[in-house]
Amino acid sequence: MRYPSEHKAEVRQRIVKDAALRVRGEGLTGAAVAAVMRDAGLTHGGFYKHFASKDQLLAESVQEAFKSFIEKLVHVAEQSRSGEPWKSIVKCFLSLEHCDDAEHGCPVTALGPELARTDRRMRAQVVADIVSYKDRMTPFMPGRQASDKERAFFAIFSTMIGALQIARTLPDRAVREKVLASARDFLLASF
Amino acid sequence: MRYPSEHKAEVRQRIVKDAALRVRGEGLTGAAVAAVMRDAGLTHGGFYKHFASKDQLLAESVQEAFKSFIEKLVHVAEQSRSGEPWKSIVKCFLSLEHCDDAEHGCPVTALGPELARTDRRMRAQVVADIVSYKDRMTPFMPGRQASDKERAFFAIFSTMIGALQIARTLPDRAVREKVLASARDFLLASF
DNA sequence: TGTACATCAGTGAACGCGCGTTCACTGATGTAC
DNA sequence: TGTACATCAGTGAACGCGCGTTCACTGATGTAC
Repeated sequence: MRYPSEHKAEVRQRIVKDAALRVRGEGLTGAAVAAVMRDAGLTHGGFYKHFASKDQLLAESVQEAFKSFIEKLVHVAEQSRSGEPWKSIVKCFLSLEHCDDAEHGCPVTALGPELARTDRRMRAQVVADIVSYKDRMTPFMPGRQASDKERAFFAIFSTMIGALQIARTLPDRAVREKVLASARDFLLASF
Repeated sequence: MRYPSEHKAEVRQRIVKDAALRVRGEGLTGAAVAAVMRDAGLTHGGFYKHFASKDQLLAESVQEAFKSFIEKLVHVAEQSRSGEPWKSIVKCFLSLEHCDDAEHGCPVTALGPELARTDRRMRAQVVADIVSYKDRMTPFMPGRQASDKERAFFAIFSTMIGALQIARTLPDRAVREKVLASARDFLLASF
């Protein structure tokens, strides 16, 4: 069957977005070709009409995860009216909603050590994604000089990523909230 | 061939320790039965003379990773002469050596999100391991009351875990050290 | 205007590979007689 | 003391399964004549 000219690009984009969810929800091995294609309403055979390899999909889906989550945080920061946008970022990042919705959340939190173990090719891209994460967030960070803001970025995001990972491992809402609150109170009181 | 009576227990222990290294170095999927048995100088066929399943080995190896790393940090804290053992823990945790040696390092840092995705059985044990981690570290944390120390534990370890994961993803020594130093300076100045 | 052919996104069977798991077998040593 | 048998950690071939990848095929539409 012949499809309209933008059809292929749209399907490809849908596959990447589905994979970006799966990768965060279930880890890098969770985005199996057959599963992702099923998500997109297709069969696995057609996969190689869109991608040269599974690795290519993996790379693009991680990139997509960074892109969409960065945009979400930028939006949160820009909507902030307090004059301290970093506080809005902290509250959003350390919310129970983010804790319970890894699929749409921060890819570093969802994949952390798995990203560190990827091969050289993939890592180069991940490093670029992290740099872009940092560059987009730094303007919203507390501090006077750019170097202060950069240090604040690393300190604040390290704390948030670690806290969210611990919270996600723990079983019930109350304990999760305690961990998130510890990190939140700590950060909001520290700058 | 017949072996001395302690032989089997010793071999079993060696397998668990090898797996505890592999799991932290390569992730939960990295401790493949054949690979771990090869590490222990055996062939894969004998595995089930020691373990009921791969999952059992996985659970025991994660537990072993927690146990040995907790002991290492307790040792560091007890050797500390500053009267502020938490500072020794922070410096040790955020060192380049720990960054470059995930195999012998903190299992939460090495496995973070993978632990959060394990099934109920495994998670129950991981939660117990994390609680034991917290209970063993809390006495060394800054703060007057027990509740202060517990909050400090969550704040400090969240920051360290996140920072180390980010550092491990980045390519060269200088950038890694920058991230580690940001977190170290931040923590040491915050309590 | 109608017909034959080319195009190409998508299908589904098939293949190879790695991995967890099983199983018949080995062979050194302990035990029963 | 010597012989036959039981024990059991370890071996290595084999099996099933999931997964990435390949490939011959489909069939609707665009294009050439």
